[in-house]
Amino acid sequence: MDRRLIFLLNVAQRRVQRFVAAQSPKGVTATQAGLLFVLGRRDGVLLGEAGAALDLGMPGISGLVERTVEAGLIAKRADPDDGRAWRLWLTPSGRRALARAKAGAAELNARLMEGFTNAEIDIVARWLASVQRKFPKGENE
Amino acid sequence: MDRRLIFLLNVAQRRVQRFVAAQSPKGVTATQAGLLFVLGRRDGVLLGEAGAALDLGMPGISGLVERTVEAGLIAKRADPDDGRAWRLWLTPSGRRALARAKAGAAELNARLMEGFTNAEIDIVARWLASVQRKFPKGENE
DNA sequence: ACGTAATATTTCGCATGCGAACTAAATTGC
DNA sequence: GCAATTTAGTTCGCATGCGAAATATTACGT
Repeated sequence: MDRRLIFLLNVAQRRVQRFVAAQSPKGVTATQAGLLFVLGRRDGVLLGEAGAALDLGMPGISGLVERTVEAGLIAKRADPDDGRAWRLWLTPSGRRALARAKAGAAELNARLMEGFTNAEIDIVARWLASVQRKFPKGENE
Repeated sequence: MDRRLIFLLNVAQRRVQRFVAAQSPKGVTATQAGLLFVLGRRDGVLLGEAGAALDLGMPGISGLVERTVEAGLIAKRADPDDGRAWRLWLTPSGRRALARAKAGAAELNARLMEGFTNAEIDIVARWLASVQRKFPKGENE
């Protein structure tokens, strides 16, 4: 069938997601870990900036933040200069979770590259990036 | 070049999904189209078989079937030989939707391959398949 | 200054899909 | 023949994430 790449992409993503969900200990989901990574690189980002870094729209990041705050991993505080905006900060618990997530992500990434040469992985990464380029964020319809 | 494959994979999949959702106005979602493809190849499959073909668990296929029946694209009839089982059949409307979906999928797939040689696409497909192999279905936890 | 436009975020309804627990029917073991 | 098990599906609660519409606040043009 010619829908092979579409389907392969879909399944591959779900398999990884499912694996991470099963592996991750206490409530730190894959998506939440992604948010922690963003804050690890730049603590105190705006909610919307974090969303952009994760390629999420506002509804997506809004919900993710809510659940991650609920899990005690981050704090959401009003921006002192902009009454509309919120800034996100790692909690001590979130910082510990981030350290764990870093190790897990490195391991998982290594496993995803297993059996492929660097040149091949470059092609794969280039292809995945090309998908993003071909289907840009705001340009549907 | 970004080589965080986990993230690249996640974003690429969501971008395609989002694009398909925006393009198909007639209520035929990408996942439903996948189900139509399965029935196009083998009409009257068991519900569970369709799920396996789409790499979905029972709850996933159960919900998908419910929505697709609701959309009038398929019919779900009891198996005459097994009181537990259900078989799925394309409706006339579903058959028309399938024809449209086939064209759309071919076009989308071509677009996904644009800018890459056959050899490179082979590597990508091989990698995506390897992800499935590395994270098998029942073997989490 | 003041109305209007842009920006940041929320809320709602929906589709997707998972794991766990459940029901019901078929198969197996003894 | 019938209890125990396996198999096919469903249901529930949850996480994820989208588009559309609403809210609130800041910025801008005149």
